Amino acid sequence: MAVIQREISISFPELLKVEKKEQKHILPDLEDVKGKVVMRLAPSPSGPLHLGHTRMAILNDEYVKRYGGSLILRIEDTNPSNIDPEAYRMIPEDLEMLGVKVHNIVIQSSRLEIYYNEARKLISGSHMYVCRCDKEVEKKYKLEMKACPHRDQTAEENLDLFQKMINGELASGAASVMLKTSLNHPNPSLRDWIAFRIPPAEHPLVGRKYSLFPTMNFSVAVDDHLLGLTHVIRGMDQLNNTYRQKFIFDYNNWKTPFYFHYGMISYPGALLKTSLMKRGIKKGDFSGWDDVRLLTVRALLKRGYRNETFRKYWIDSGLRDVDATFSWEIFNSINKGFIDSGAKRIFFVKDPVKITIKDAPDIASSIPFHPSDPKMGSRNYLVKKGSDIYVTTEDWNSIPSGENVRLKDLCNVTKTGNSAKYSIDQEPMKRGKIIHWAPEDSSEFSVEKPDGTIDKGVIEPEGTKVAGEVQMERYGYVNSFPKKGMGYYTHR
RNA sequence: GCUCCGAUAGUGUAGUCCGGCCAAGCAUACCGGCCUUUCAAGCCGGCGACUCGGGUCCAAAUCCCGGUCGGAGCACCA
Repeated sequence: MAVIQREISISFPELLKVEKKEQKHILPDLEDVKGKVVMRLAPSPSGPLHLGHTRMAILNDEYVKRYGGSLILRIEDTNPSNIDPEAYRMIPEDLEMLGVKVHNIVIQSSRLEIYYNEARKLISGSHMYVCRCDKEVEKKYKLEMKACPHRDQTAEENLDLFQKMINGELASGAASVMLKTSLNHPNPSLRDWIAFRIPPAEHPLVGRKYSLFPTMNFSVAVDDHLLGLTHVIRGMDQLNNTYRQKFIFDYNNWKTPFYFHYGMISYPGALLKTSLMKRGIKKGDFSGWDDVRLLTVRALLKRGYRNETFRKYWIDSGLRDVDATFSWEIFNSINKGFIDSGAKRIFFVKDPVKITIKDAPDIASSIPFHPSDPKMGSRNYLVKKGSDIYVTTEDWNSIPSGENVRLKDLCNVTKTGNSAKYSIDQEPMKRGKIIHWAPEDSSEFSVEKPDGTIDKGVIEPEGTKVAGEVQMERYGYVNSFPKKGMGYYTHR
């Protein structure tokens, strides 16, 4: 059989081609699509977007692009204690850099009157009541499946108290608005949940004008309806919230959007808590939101990840309800696929050691910028007789004295003690070690790595003219900023 | 503890709804080879998986029950 195949491939190579079908991952169709879709991204403005957010952003964007319709960025800022005013600016920036097309931006703190009105309707319909119990007492009632004394207040009493809350006549914690569900619901977190409360902190956008804020479950339900959401895809962690929000849809006879909850992704060892990143920045552990040790979108892009990489990674991962682990291995490999063909090859000599090549003539060296793309040209050097070159300490120390080694695209040398001797034999070495080098007039260069360390060394002169994503040969891919004499390590 | 999800190779996934074409596809990693003056890319080949136990059925990764393991949530965060 093998013989026959070989014969076929010689005479009819195209016959064998058919067998291999490249399988590309495609997101499953959304259920219940009638015409265009309306979907949303709903981050809270506690900081810029990070790796964990990119999934929801890209998945929603993909579906809106597939079916047509609109993608709403809804900034969920109903908890004044957890807001970074800068986030209102950073989040749209991040989305744009990711290639996510947002059609409409909605800020919840500008819609408080809308929530109040919807609340009045539900209070009038006896679906909500103002509770003045202490937090702990209230909790106890629920665990015991009992009604608190305020649950039976009349709608008029509740409306009156609600207005007092709006007017700022009640202090934080003095009262809250509860949505009636079912006191004996088996899932305790679905029993009468909080719809409004008076937070202790002042809201950075609306300031003193408002002191009563809905909880996310209330504002999300109202907005999902009012904004005409057709499909909501979000993490499994939101499942209980979906059940909670369902009560509001039911009381109002609203049609619910189509929900899908995807499995949770775990990011082993990753710092993805915005609050912790923020604390680190404040303390000075990180230089800012784009510190390369952080996994924010801006830091990752600065390191040299392409926005296409995020997209392909999340599409490949699919939309499933299973939990999964984020794989840097795959993520980096995808990114390499995007950057390699355009990345010029550059010699970066880390921890350089200067050596003289004894007995060498003037040597002209021409090195292609890309081994498989001659159109990218080459860099040319003349290493004059008697001048020095740099190689990495690691390479140099790994070569035993007396050993021949190839300086890539320059010449063969023999290590003799602490110096190198121009080899008699300059034929291409098939088996030997090939190392990279940099000429004497190279510049200092350093590479910042995501683990916080910095590799210092020298970069070949032509390397100082190439900005952006390059491949430092035998080192790794680097997003280079030669004017600053440094770059950020992307990955191997 | 309670409520709710889930379980395919080292990793990420396809297939599971509507049982047979799945002695399980793809990617990545790894191993071997080709190419190559990079330990890159590319090409070829290889390794490697249906959580366990029972049931239904001519037939189960796919349906049912149970165990185990893992995950999410648990009430004024979103």
